[in-house]
Amino acid sequence: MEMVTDMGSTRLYRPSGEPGHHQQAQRWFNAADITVAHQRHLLKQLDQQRCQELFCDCSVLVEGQLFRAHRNVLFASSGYFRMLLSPQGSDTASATFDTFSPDTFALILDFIYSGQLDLSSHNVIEVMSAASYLQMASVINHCKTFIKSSLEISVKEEEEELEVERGGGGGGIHLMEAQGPFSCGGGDDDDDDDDDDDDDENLSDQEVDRPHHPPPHLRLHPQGAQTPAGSVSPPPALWTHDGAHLTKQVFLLKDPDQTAPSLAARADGGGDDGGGVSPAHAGLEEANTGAEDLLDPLFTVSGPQRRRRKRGARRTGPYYTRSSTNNDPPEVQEARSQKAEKAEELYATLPTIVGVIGQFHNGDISDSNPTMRYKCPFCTHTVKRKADLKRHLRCHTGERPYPCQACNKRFTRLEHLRSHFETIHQARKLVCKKCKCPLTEEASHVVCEGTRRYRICATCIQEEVGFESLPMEDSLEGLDQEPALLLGVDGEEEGETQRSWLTSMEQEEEEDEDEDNLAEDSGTDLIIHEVDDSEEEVQ
DNA sequence: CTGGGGATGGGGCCC
DNA sequence: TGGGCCCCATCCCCA
Repeated sequence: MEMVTDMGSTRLYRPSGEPGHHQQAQRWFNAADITVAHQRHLLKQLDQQRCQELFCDCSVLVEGQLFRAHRNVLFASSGYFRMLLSPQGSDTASATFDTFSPDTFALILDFIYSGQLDLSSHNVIEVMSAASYLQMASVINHCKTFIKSSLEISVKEEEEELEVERGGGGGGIHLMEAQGPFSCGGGDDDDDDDDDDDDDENLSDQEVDRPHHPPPHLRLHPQGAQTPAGSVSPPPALWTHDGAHLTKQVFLLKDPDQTAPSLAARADGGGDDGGGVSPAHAGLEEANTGAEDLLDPLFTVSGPQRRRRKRGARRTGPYYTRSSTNNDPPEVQEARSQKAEKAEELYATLPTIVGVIGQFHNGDISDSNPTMRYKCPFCTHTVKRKADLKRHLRCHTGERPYPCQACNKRFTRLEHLRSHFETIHQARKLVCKKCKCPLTEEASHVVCEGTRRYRICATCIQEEVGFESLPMEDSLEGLDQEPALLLGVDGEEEGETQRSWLTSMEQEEEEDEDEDNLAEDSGTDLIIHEVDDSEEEVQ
């Protein structure tokens, strides 16, 4: 037999010695079909062996329920088991999990032995969490695809509603579609997906024509817990931070009606009291990255067109562009705001899990325990205070409740907005932008450039630009400047518009400090008000 | 292409 | 509990 041609992933073969006549092409057969059939058969056989507990050399204990499986299969499917199960290990091995429910592990085991993942909106988060723990990028990406499709469906419905409301017109929707609903922000972000999506895409393709879903009765739901003799316990570092305390993870449901993990405390295999990730979980990075990549586009509120590349667990929030915020037509803004609402709605309706990781001494689970930490349900980050978790969650939800009224840039924190405003729009920095020399309020000139302001020393003004040509706040009178270069101050052109939104949040402080400065900066006081996305953008 | 600096984001923690 | 400060990491722009 020889390979005749290679058509992508489909290779055509013909028996050796056969003439290359076109009629013989019918006798060629598709090697891909054979491969798929063989894989299917092999997997089915393995699954049957698992159900009959034939050749099972590995026991997995999940919250007391015992699962029998084949070590080589687990080894091949999970990065976690690759770490746990060494080829040089004993003939039988076992692992114990309490970080996810037996049902969740049953789903994952079914996936391992069938390629089918029985996802629902109620279990997807926990399955993804478990897959992250087990370092199964393929499962994570299945969850990702599942949630993405769910979201896209709802977004399309929303767009159709918008279309109907607008009477069939409206280019804004198309603009939004061009961006992609909750898009990952372009090719840059797709990299993360591509890295490990290959298998999943193939899997998905196979699922399309795979008619056999393992019947429920083939599932293994062993009863009773037992720890087989000769079981191999994982290294202590896998289970506790310091090996001294049993670290547990409690999943608290925000909505008790949601189907989600039980409220029972679960011994955590990977938590620690610091970063929430044990050293042995370093290998989880890839899986976690996949999860975050999922969550980012899901909960993006501001319609990112440019996003910074994430590194590690940081920089996980969505990012804005000034142009998209300022220049989008009302239709787009409206659509975006509704999209944001939809994202928030989805965020709220997901089986949200607020994890609490703590070290419980003698089984004492109480909020007063000083070692209690709040775990982010979307990443491995843990914090001491609930408020800090709330703040942290903004980087996942994309919530940016503090818009800059001058440039519409949005911020997750008031302090960031203030810092931005003072730096960009108020020229609070007493440093010459040209020569970087330190300045004083009196010895510096504030230069306006659109809504931006900066200070410059008299020397630099005279040397580089010319004293008369700069739109300085303290020398605006009599200057024939373009309005765009002028910012409020005492001028009437833009001052009114500026004053329309710039009030005196810090006016008292200003008045106390320097009345002259107040006069100079009266057009750039910051009013801070937390706004809802939808409310702000519809305006 | 590279390094420096500014802008921004995020965590820890105090008040 | 929220606000605020400090610190550090990262990104981006520019020389």
